[in-house]
Amino acid sequence: MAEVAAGLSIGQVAERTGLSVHALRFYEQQGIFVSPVRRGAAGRRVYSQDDVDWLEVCIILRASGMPLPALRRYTELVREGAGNEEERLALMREHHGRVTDQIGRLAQSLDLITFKVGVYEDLLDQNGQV
Amino acid sequence: MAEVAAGLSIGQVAERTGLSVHALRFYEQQGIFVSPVRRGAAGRRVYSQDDVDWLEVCIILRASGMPLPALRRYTELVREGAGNEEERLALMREHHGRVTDQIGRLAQSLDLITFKVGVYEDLLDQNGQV
DNA sequence: CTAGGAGCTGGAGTCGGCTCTAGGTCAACC
DNA sequence: GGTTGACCTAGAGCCGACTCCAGCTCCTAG
Repeated sequence: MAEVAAGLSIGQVAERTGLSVHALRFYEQQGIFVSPVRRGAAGRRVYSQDDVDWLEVCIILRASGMPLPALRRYTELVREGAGNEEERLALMREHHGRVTDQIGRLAQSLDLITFKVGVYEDLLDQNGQV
Repeated sequence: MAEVAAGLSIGQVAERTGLSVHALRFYEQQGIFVSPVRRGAAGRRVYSQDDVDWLEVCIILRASGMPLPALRRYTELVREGAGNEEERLALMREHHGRVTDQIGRLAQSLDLITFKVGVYEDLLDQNGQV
């Protein structure tokens, strides 16, 4: 607990989140942190648990295909604080729609793929039985 | 009907498939056609209905995230003809697994996104009622 | 006191999948 | 006979999202 309270190094955050240290610096440069990352001795980044929690949200949004500019915009809105919930909602709704569509498209593609797998399985079964 | 029997130009195929003429030439160069695309007067590409049918399969595989090298490999297998169904099956099964995983991951992400949308909706509802 | 390891910066490089450009051929219309 | 417009080739360029590199600073351990 004391270890976390003291803040995390970039390496520790990389380990915890699965992001590379490169990606963490890149995200920071891209404005993907709600509050500026603190700096410790010799200018080293010191991450708080909040930073890590936020990164975990970001990772999920990225994993679902949200582009960095949208993620940056969302971060800005959160940074600005209460009062812009309409825009946050709009942004999330749009992303929700995109993800839903994408799942639909993948499910449709999966039908063809499943069908093809079946075709080859049948074909090989028949040959096996001859 | 006669119009189709005569073969299609690259522009017509682009229109029918939604791929760009650039993409069609690129796919050809990448070996994504089972049989070489025929050429007509002045070296112009002439596509058969089979070509278009194959492209439609390719489009679905690409839409589900199959990388071009895998698609090329699959094309090669089909080009070689009967006898390599095990490898085709393996390839399709692998892709099936990837797509299933991807749908799973997206569905999980969608949970968070749906939750966030709910949070903002509630927040705005409350404000509206005050 | 030096060697290693983690971190820093700015900027270049990579990769996948197209997309576009330059410069040309050809057929058809006015 | 001049202008479209669709097509051709080879190759350059682009975009997103990292990833890596050079050259530096620190701290710690042997």
